[in-house]
Amino acid sequence: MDSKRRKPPVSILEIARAAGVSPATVSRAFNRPELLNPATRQHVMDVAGQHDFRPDRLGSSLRSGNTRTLGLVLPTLSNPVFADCFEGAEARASQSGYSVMMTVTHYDPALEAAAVHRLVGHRLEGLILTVANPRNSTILKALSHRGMAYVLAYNESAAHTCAAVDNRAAAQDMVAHLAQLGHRRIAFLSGPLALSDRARSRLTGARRTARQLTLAPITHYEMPTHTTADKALVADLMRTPDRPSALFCSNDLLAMDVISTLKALGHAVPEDISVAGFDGIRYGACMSPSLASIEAPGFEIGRTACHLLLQQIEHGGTRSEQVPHRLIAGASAGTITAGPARRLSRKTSC
Amino acid sequence: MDSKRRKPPVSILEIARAAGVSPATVSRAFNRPELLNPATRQHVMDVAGQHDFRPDRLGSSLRSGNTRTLGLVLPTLSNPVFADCFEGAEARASQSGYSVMMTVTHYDPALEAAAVHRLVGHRLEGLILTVANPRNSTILKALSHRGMAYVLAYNESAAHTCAAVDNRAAAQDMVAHLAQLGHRRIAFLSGPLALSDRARSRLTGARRTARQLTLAPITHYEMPTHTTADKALVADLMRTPDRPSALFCSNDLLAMDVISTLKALGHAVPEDISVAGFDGIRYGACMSPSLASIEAPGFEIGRTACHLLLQQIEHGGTRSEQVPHRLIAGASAGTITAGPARRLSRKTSC
DNA sequence: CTGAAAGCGCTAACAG
DNA sequence: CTGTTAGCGCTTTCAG
Repeated sequence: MDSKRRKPPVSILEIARAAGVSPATVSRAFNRPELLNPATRQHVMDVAGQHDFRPDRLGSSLRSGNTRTLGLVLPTLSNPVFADCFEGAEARASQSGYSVMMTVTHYDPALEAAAVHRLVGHRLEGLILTVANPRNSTILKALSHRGMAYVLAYNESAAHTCAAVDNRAAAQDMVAHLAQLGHRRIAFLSGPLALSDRARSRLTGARRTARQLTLAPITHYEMPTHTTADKALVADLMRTPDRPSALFCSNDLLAMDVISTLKALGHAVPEDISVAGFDGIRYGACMSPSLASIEAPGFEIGRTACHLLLQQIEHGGTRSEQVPHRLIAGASAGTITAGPARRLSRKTSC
Repeated sequence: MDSKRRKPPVSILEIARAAGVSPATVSRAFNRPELLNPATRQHVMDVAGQHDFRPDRLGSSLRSGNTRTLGLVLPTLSNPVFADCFEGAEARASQSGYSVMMTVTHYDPALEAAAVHRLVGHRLEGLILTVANPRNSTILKALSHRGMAYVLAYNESAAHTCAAVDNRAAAQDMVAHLAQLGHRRIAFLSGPLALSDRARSRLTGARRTARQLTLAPITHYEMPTHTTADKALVADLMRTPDRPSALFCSNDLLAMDVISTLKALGHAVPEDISVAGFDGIRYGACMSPSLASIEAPGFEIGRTACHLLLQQIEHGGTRSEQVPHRLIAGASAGTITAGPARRLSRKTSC
């Protein structure tokens, strides 16, 4: 039911002819209206309107050198935290007239590289990315070698511009919280550390805090994937003699799956064991028990990353910015002594 | 810490010069390698590799007319169903070498129009969109007038190419399920119908089924927004003399908020009243009670929409495709007589 | 199989 | 304030 097949696109020359002016004048009517006699400008715009003409960014980009397009490279949108990140970035981008091209990498460094190359081919003006590991990243090296502006989101690195929460401090807050609930044996669960510097930082922060508070050293359990629990590993963990009384998971999706796995194994949360996550996704509030977590505000991180990127593009600064996190004391982390924790507040009720 | 500022981008001419061939040959090495003497091709590719050269899509697009870019216009990524839709579409797009530009509209027709105009300026080859209302949509009219390929995702319309579930049939399945549980008074809750043809179709299907099964006529409660419950409205509803025993919500996010609101008002779900959603988001399984819903597979819808779009671009067909839905019998919809429903299966355990 | 030449749609210099 | 000219980087006839 396509009424017209391949409409002949109207170009700036036809508008110029129809309006009886030069193509440059038409261009100026759209891009530097202040340079034109108001009457001329109005006339050109009228003619353009009649022809439903809007300047083609392709020609414009090629000639002027700016595509008004940003790239966004994220691990996955299945994790709400990254979906929020997109929304934040896009909100800021569109505010400055930029469009955004997005792609996901599923935490795969090979896909990361391919994705970046594909996007860069479109001559983006800048890139926001969350990479597996910013240290020695060949992608980032290639980008800065090409002089391409970029900002990391979620990743923390002194060597690059980034917008992120302080993962170590956040993990510290969670461990301190667990300690306050009476926990002295805490385990840290995550996906492959090599594929997530966030998980690594959180583990570091957690371990340091455990030392400072003279808790038992934190053991680390590495799952094969970032967001699903390995049932055998969890079962093993629960069988160890001095088993932990609290499991700190490197993200909420993993925490949710860990809780589900524990239940399937016949353990009650938080009565038998406490579980905490990281990210503060809104669905955590709807679970029962509600999920204890650290809120790492995705929208804010995306917005900030985009803001820093645009600043860098327009004014050339390369300042990083830290986004504040917040402890969410959910019911999945209970006191070590008694059963379910006292009712604890969450932002979203559910 | 930017090592190089504005790197002079290497162009096809420099590669041609360096390789001692014409620019046309370099172009062919990348785009029609089969036309070249293997030795020539290899030599060109070697030189290109040394210079880290990749053809600029901008020049290429302008000359050849194809940008290898698709647009995706969705209401919001906060709803996981749309996040999945992106993933499905992008997976299919990248498989054919296409990049995707995405933007969200927050269910606002004005933003929809602006978003489409901005994207179209980039000369996308096609567009996947979920609009408020495909009937009399000026945007869709403009697109087809321009001869721009597009496919609707989630929207159902005989007048346009679309990839969607059969919303009426799906609503029918849910109402039949509720009837089977003993419910005879069902209410339908949604956001503004004018801003969602899906909600409208679901209501239509629900009403028709209620008639067919000789249930009480379905009353409709319209909330001010799509995904949050209006507390006063819910309270009113619960005070009506012949109040419904089941609430069918037009999407899962709304259902979750309705359940939360009911709990806040002191009503137990499903003991006092049953609640069902629509979309089948994975978090529904993690709630307690687990959320009864209709699975409308976002990834599949996105993938299908993109597939149809690429077909249309490459071969010119305009076939629509229906994506199968599936009833999820969650615990939030219980039998009318007894308390909590018997244990019901869900795909994802949580 | 390869090269020369033209031009996609637009805008930046430079004149006037 | 407006027009003329040139050319962004690439691909595509058309010749050889």
